Amino acid sequence: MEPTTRKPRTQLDRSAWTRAAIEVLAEEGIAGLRVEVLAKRLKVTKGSFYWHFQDRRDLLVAMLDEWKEGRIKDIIKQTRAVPGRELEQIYHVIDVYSTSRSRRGMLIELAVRDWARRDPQAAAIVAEVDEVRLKCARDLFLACGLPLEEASSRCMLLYAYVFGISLMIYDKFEADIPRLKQDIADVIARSGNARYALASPAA
Amino acid sequence: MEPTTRKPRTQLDRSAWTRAAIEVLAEEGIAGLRVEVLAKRLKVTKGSFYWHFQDRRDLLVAMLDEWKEGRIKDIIKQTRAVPGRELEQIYHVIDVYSTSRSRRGMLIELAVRDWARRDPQAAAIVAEVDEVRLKCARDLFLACGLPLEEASSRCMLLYAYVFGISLMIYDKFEADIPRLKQDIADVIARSGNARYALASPAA
DNA sequence: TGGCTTGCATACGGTAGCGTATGGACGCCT
DNA sequence: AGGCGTCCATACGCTACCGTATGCAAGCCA
Repeated sequence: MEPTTRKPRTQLDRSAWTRAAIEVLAEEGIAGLRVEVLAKRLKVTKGSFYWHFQDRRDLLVAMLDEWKEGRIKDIIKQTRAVPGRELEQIYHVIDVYSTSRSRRGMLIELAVRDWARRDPQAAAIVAEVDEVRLKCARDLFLACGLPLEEASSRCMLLYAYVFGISLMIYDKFEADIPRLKQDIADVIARSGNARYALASPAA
Repeated sequence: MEPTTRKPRTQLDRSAWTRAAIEVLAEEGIAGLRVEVLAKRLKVTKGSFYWHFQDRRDLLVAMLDEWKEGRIKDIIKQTRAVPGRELEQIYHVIDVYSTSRSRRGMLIELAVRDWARRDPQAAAIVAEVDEVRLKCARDLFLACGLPLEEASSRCMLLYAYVFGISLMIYDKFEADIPRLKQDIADVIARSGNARYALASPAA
């Protein structure tokens, strides 16, 4: 029968390496990603690695490409709203990113961003992803009736919040985290058309 | 005259090492902090290092202690408001942390938080700092007249935002960043007493 | 069935880094 | 002057990696 399915004893391709590498990235950070360790995790030796990849850098670039593609697909998916229900979609996006359900994805996200702080190539990828993300989210706010500038502010706040919250350790501060997150989601998502109750001192 | 000021030729104490180490931490991350490299930067050899410190871990703990102390002092200072002008102080806090003026401090902050994701001891320090920070900021919101729960949400959003924004790369998205940041500060700081113009779908 | 390609193993040289051992310069004290 | 403590240099063994070279098995192919 299918010869391709019967001999996957040691079937490793670039994609398998790349996916495993992203897994390690989430756990150890980019500095902890070593090819010999990665090989051990895949139960092969680095002889295999250097057959599939030029060098370590080659793997890193492949990881960035894979991450970028996956993220952009996910953004498109998460921000596609039923017309008229864009506000719901905004709440959905906040929820998806800020809850611990997608802890793994967030760990990758944080590791990539940490990586990007010291690697221009990674930074370029993050910049691309951020641009797509912000634009997609802004479109949702625009569809809710917000003016362009306010929509820009809101989507920026949205993403800064979801990334930032995942950096904090707040167990000891507040018991009712779901309530707190719901409140914050309301602050971010609700229309800013209601003028400020307290004026900004800078105004 | 003072004999202590005339022979600082090679005067290195733990504090000097620790401060230099935090500098490297900001640049390279915790994984890039190597004692031999650090020694080279201080123009000595690691013989000196191992005189002042038991081992690398000893330095790391000292760094955490120093960072924690500095942060807590800074928090107290930044959140101490003239009575009646607490809202102003909130804007000040947002401004101090979210602008590029304190880029160095933020790089350290991010490096420590990245570190904390894989080191329980670092995580414990971050938890302590976060708790103090959140409580101090909450007090400002409380003084502005917000109820406890809303004050909690707001201060959490505030810090999540300032950390999150420093992770993003948004040059290509928006030209007028100051305007955007001002808008966001308004969203975070303004009172939530005005009820939502758009209702939450979860309500 | 012998040769070719694929995919990995093994072995090797080289560097970077940790921690230790030991020596030595320099100031201070008596 | 001699002894002692402080602070650092030097030298060493060890491990973890990176990247390369080469060996080797197993499938495909004529």
